[in-house]
Amino acid sequence: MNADASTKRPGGRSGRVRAAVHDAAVALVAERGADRVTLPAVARRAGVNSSTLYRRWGSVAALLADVAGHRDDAGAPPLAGDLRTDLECRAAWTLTELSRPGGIAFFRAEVAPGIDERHAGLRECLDRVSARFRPALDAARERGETPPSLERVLDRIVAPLYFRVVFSLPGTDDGYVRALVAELLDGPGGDG
Amino acid sequence: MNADASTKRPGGRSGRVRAAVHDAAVALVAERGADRVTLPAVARRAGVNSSTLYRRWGSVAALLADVAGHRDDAGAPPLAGDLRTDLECRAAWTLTELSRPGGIAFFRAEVAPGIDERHAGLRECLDRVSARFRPALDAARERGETPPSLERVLDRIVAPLYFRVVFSLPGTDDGYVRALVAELLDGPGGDG
DNA sequence: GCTTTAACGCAGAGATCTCTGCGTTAGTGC
DNA sequence: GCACTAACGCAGAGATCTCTGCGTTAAAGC
Repeated sequence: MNADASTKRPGGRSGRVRAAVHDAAVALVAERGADRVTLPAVARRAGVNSSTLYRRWGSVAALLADVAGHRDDAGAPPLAGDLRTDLECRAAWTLTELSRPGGIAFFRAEVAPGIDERHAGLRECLDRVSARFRPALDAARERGETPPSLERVLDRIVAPLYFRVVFSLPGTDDGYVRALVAELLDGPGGDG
Repeated sequence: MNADASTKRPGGRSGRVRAAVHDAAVALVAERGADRVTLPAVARRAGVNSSTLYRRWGSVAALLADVAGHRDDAGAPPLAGDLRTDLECRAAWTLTELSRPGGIAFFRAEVAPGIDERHAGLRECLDRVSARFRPALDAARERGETPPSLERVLDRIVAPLYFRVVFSLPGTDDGYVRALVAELLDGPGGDG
């Protein structure tokens, strides 16, 4: 149940093993669903002994949570300097990440109870998604604007995106993203 | 993988077994999480042979989906005749159902891929949650009002509720529900 | 009440997972 | 290079799951 897996000896073999395991986990989740994934299956796919997985991660849920936590947000789009554009860009990016094969599965895994007493994963996942939007809001505030609160962005943009991806609702695309942002910005206005 | 389980012989023993199994599944999911639930465990709790569960449901996911599908929406609050009140009432009711022990777990199970080719469960779950709000909107329309569209209700009320319950965000209570409804109704107005 | 048969219980084989001890490999620091 | 040791691979025991044949029970229809 130690999902750190990167503290003591991050380089060389350990790193290769972790990368192989992560890749295998992503592939298996994508092709058979998170329910049908087991640690021995991931180990076989990764060319690694299953005892390693039991020792380093302990459970499928912990492994998937670790994978989700390390999915690099490296592709963060740069700030354009315009709140509407920035929000649209980040929302579209969130939608893309979420729509990737297994994207929702990893979201579920990280959010699932039973890991770290039910709250660490939640907190981390929420922090990461929040971190995507906070810079855009901060930048707007520094320009003297009064952007909507982060909580409002979560309610009005992120939540609908997650909901619609989970339910595979059609029409959840960039145009819909722009509509969400427009409705938020052009509505009664960000009062908080 | 037949999640109907109620077509041929619904009365008597079969019905008792199904009820016992459903109760056991709910209890186990609530106390140890959906991940740690297995068919033999449910069978033991229900006082039923596990072969019955394998034959009738085939997998934990299918069983949980069946349970979710049969969670009676019998406690539907009556329509008050006022759109705001009706939406608040139904949103609060949705929040209550979702906050029940294992509520989110059953939502996840029903939404999980791998059952019925990935879409029947989704469709049914979405239909059920939609059915909660549609009567209120229809009633308002019959009174000559122009209520928001169902899609908008999903985006603005249901999605945030699910999102916040999943992430255990504090302050997700009746007051928050009223705020969501107020922001929807008192905003730029229901144009669709 | 009798027949039919769907659904259940029992038992067990086989596969798979879960976990641990022990020796080996290879990254880290000197 | 060399010592140290974290991390890995191997092997296997034990538990658990998964599934199937077969006989039994009891609901459904007459």
